Amino acid sequence: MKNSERIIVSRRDRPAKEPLSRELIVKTAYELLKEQGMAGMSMRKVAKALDTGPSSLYVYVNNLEDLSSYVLDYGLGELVLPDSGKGPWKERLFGALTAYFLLLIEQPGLSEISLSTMPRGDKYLELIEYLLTALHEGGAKSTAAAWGVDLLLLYVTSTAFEKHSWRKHGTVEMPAIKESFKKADPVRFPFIHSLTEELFSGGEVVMDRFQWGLEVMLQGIKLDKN
Amino acid sequence: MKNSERIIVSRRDRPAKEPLSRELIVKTAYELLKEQGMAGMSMRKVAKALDTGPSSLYVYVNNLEDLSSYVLDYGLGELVLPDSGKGPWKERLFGALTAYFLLLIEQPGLSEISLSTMPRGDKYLELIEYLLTALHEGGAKSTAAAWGVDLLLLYVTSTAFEKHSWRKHGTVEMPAIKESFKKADPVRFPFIHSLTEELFSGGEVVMDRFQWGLEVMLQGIKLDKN
DNA sequence: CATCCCTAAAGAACACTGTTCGTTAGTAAC
DNA sequence: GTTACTAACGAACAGTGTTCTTTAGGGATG
Repeated sequence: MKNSERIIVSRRDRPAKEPLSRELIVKTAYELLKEQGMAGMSMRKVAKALDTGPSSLYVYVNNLEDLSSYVLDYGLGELVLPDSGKGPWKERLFGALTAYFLLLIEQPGLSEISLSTMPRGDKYLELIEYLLTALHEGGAKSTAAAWGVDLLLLYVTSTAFEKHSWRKHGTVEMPAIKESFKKADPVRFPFIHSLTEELFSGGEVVMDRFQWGLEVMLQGIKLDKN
Repeated sequence: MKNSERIIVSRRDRPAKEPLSRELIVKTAYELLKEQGMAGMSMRKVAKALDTGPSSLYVYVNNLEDLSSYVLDYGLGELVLPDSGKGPWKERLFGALTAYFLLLIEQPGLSEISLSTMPRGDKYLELIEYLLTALHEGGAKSTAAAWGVDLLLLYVTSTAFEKHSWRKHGTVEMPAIKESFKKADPVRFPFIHSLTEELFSGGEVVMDRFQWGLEVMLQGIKLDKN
């Protein structure tokens, strides 16, 4: 019998410690994720935070990946989408994607999870529905809208992850890489040599470049004839 | 003093075992990566494959991430770009990106690395220069070309990673997720309900959907006026 | 009320992981 | 022949996810 199909209720509801539950575990995990990033959200650390052993968690959660996916759902709860039905469709589309992006940036652990796990919660469905609606209003139909939403979400997710990953192992290397681009042989790599500045620009004003990407994809999606 | 700035030559070049070197370590690691994926490329397993202890590797490599980045460079060596200067620019652009995509799909461990590490080798510079050239021929200029290349590469990398990540924890869940989409409340989620098929289509004929994405981005980039 | 059973919780162990530290031993230069 | 250097090694540290076994609390039964 699978965990997910059974309602588990702790019978011990008075003994000093708050009884375990998936809700409580997920909440605790998310707290740790916010404070210490992905490294802080290990089974053992979550268990310790709940003053118990790691094996106890496996009653409510199948494994770490399973827990991660619940945490992602939980984190998505903090996502607030612009009022649907109000304002131009494009503003709503951008607003939703930007809100999602900012959430992933704020809690960088989430970007890590979202890349390897598909959220299974209602909130994610809401987001997709919201985007589909906006795209539909914008004139995209069937396949273009569906694939377009996937494309846009992949863009948001991976951009957030990339940003996080660069931040992680130091802003130290960034200038070094840029330097190596600048020093690239102008004969073999003329474009790289002259476009180094552009390749690395937009790092300060993150949103500019992010929105440029959205704009690019949107135009492409809208032009699609499917 | 840093490892990377010093040429290390093993003095012991006759004793039964082939002397260690960064080259040899990277080659062995890549072999393991091909056979067993990312899980097979741990410091300890690479060391064991070389019949030595893990600490020995740290003479030639600063840490696992460092090794990973070398492995990525090494793997990129197998990338063959279409003859430059021949054929229409768009075909060359698509050819290069598709070749890169297929390489990442073939050796899925590489996609994992490429998302969190920026390759520092010449081969990567070649790829970027190649793409910049093609885009330039296609009419994109300065910022659009530079940012466009980044966008296209991010797309290739993250798509490959996503595909790999879905394959990893089973094709088991995929139909289940699709089912949950189909069963979504038609009142709250009308678009999801009617577009489920489209959202999950293109999974069999991977290349169709992949190329659709390229096309979308390309149109958007070309339309950009910068 | 006392017994039985189910199962959440806990403990301990397994098989790993990356990385660091102190030591050894082989080679090249003096 | 001695000294200096350093690649290679062994062992240990501090962690990881997961599983298996045991314990003990509470609901249902007799």
